Amino acid sequence: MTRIPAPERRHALIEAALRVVARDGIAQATTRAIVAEAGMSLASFHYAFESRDEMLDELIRTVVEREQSALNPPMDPGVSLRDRIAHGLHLYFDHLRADPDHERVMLELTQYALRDPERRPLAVAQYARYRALAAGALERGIAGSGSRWRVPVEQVAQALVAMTDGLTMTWLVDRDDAAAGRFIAAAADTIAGMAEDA
Amino acid sequence: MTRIPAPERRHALIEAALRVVARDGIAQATTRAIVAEAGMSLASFHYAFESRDEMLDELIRTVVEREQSALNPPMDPGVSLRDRIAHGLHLYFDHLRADPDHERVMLELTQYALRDPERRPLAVAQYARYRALAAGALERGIAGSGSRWRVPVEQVAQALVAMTDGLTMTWLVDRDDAAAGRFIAAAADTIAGMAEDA
DNA sequence: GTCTATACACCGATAGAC
DNA sequence: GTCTATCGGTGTATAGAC
Repeated sequence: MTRIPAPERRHALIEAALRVVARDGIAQATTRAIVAEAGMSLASFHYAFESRDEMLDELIRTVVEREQSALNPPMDPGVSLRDRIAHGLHLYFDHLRADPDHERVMLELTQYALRDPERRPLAVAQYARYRALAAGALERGIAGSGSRWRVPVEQVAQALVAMTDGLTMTWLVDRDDAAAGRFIAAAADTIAGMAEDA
Repeated sequence: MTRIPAPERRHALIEAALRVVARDGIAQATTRAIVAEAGMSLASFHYAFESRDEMLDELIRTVVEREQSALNPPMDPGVSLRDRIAHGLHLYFDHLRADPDHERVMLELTQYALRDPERRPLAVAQYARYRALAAGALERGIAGSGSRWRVPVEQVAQALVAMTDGLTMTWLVDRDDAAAGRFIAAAADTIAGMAEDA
């Protein structure tokens, strides 16, 4: 049909693949399903990508780069650090509830990358990105609060990522909003406890 | 060859499937791979099981039933509740480090069950089992400590499961023992904070 | 560059001999 | 009951016309 440059085709296929993975899971994200979603022929896929594996690697890199912090704490000086953190976690939880598939997909991609030693670096990069986003939120949250972190913010971020992971997994299974709320309160206490008066 | 009763065959196939899943992931746990692992013919599979799906459901039920609590807190009266919890979490962490594949498989089975609405109850049952094991450990841990839970132990257990999930996920990705140790300390503080003097 | 058509491997499941 | 052989379907990837 129309002549489309390879980079655009790659992009369109990645977007289509992302929709298929979100809807049906990685296992169902076959080359056929993806080109059908993108409205292309099967041969176009292998013109744009060497293989399905190469496309999946690029898909993971894309979603990891695109990942935005969903926990943006308020910076109102009248709000305590603990409440800022709790608020940030509630924002993340709202995002999780609004789009559970997104986090389910991120978890599935992590696990997919984790299984193959050659792909492990993709999962590691994904979590490095999470830590960086969490560290940014924590630094914004503590600014002007009259406190400072007792340990490097990267370590606090590491704990925060583990907390959000636990929150995500358990809520995705049980869909227990009350339990999630209790866990957020406890997690906020714990994270805030890693700071001291400046 | 030899005549083997159906229940035994089912059991042997489940064990073989478990090995294949641990080694290669669910996607690679094909009927052919499983019977090869079990040293049977392909037809034997469908004599023992209606379908691959039925076998996977039974496999999940089996591993969930088999799941044992890896966090057994010490009951020495000289140890504080907080330290009992920390010790229990360290025991779990030792188990995780000794056999990472086991927890990776449990995570993969959870996610597999989570994707299909018909299989969701299997994931829910899995986490109910985790909660029950955690609640048992928490009740043993608090006995004779001079404290009592401020909220129902089931709620404490729910938070503990989320904490161990976060610990598991982040450690499986980063393999950062120091970060895990810090997280265990913080988690123990948080959980112990859910108790009060009796 | 883009398509249709197809090669080839492997999947779950079953038929039918023994 | 247990096997070998095979069916029908789907997967990734490619050949070759246009």
